[in-house]
Amino acid sequence: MAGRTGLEMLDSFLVVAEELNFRRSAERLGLDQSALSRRIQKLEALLGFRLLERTTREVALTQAGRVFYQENAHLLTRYDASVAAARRVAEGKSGLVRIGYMAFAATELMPMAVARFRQSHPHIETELRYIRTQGQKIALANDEIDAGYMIGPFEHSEYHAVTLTDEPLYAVTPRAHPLLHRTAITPADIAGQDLILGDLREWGEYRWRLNDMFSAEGVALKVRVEASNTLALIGLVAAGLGITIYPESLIGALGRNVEARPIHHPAFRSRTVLVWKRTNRSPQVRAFVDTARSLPPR
Amino acid sequence: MAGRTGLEMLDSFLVVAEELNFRRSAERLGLDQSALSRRIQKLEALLGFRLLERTTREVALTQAGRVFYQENAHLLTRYDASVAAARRVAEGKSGLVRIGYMAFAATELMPMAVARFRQSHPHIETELRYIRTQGQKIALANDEIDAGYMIGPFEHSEYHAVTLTDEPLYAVTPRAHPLLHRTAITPADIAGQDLILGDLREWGEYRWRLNDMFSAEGVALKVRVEASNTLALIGLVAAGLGITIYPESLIGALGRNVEARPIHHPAFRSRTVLVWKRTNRSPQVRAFVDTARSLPPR
DNA sequence: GTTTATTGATGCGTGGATTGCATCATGCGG
DNA sequence: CCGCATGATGCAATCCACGCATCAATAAAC
Repeated sequence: MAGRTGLEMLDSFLVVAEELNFRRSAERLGLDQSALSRRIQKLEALLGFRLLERTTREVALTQAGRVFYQENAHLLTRYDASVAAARRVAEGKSGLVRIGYMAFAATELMPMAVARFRQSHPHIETELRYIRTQGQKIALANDEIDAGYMIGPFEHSEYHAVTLTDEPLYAVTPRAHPLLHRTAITPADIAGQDLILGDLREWGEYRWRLNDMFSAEGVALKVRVEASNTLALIGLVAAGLGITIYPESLIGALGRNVEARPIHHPAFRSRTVLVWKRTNRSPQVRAFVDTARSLPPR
Repeated sequence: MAGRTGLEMLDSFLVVAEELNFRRSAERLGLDQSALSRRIQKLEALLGFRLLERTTREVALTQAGRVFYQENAHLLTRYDASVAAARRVAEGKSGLVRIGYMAFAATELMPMAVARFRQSHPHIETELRYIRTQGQKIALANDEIDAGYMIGPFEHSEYHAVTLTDEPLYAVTPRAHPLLHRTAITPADIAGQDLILGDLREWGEYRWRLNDMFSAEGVALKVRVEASNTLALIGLVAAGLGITIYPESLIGALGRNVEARPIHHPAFRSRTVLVWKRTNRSPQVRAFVDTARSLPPR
């Protein structure tokens, strides 16, 4: 066991305490009898009390030696076990991946990746934390999560980022809404509509992105209601108070009280990127990222 | 803490894992930053995987490093505790004294010594084992007991032995026995009496001694009954089946159904000696022996 | 943008520590 | 009384861990 270097003195004593014979112990330890003799002497000098009574014919433990042996007999075993555990982690055979995700990844992207990952890497634990895009950046910086699903694009020299989806936005309306009659919805069509959006606290990044897109098209948003809860928001739409805008991957999860139509415009899309620190070279994270990016696009 | 020499590498890593800064850690460890840097490098090389991610501005634990730290964080604490425990034993401030005793020491000698010893050395445990004289010699040789009360005399170059008592033997009779009328009992008076003695297995050494004493006086013993139990033996005496012979210290514990008279003869005495190995230099044993021999003679 | 300070890593020379070999003193078994 | 085993020790060679000085990289200060 090469890994226990630094613990030779203790190891030596434990061996001698078992063998009660310096020569045999020295052989077992792979060194000269004299060296072993001096190691024990040094250990005793260091401790300040004798561990062994030696005569030329016999070696016996002192009472203190007995206590010292009993207390530390399993220390090396425990240490070796800790080395083995750490090595498994280092080799990616076990460990923990902490994943942050925001709402748009919650329905398909993250669950599918996690499901497949847990199947292909059953020894690696996954920890999921719902955090919005901005929070994930902080969490990543603080090493509170290992990887995060966030709204893209994201570029930073200290981070890796892969784009997992680039999906169209949909207008979500009550059933039988006038917009549904159009063959194609454009950003301009939204201009006249009452909007129901999440508030800034809840939507954060997404809300800013929407503002940017529409103002780039010269469209002013008419926000009728703000909600801080997704279910409530959908309920408000279904009740006819207005329409909202969601990316494609959420549409399937909306229920039957609302309808949805894609907005045809190259800029009106939402990217989801998976981000992790460049310095985080752990094979667990690498494996998770590989799994996540290899999922078939919808 | 000087006692943890030999564990510097582990200690160093634990400190760095807490400080996440080599210079501060080096200062805390009392060595140069470069030395610390190399220690960690060596530890990593030894383990075969990295424990820390370093940039010139920042140090972070790898996942394996986190595991390694958690597993070993308390290792040094435990080790230090074991050193302290062993040191207490080495200094005689705690520990265990295992004491063997035979019947003649069971009534006064051993209990008084143990009582006083436990009072004066409350941190030292005492373990009592009833073993007859011959068995104690074996137990001492095998380090199964630390000291033994046995029938003396005892002389051996590898052992210390102190004589604690040299007491007269008593003839123990039923109440109103003819012997009680004599002013002084001699060995010859026993000759005509029916005797009740312990069997060889139970009395062992004592039985041989009695045989020796009487045959030296030319007296043949007339053993009427053998018993293997002290209470039964006294019962048999009380019932009038014969008399027995006990040393003085047992007389007080005999009860009211029997009487006792000393045998007046210089050879008819019983010594009790306390014996321990010369190689056993533990301060606990030394302290117990000192207590035992300093008790006031009865 | 330039400077300054701080980070961890590294080249190097020194001194103490550790090693193996040979040998010693001691005690057991024949 | 003589081997044979034990653990301890003298000694020389070697190793290796240390501190000093310095480097490259980078963050902070101006």
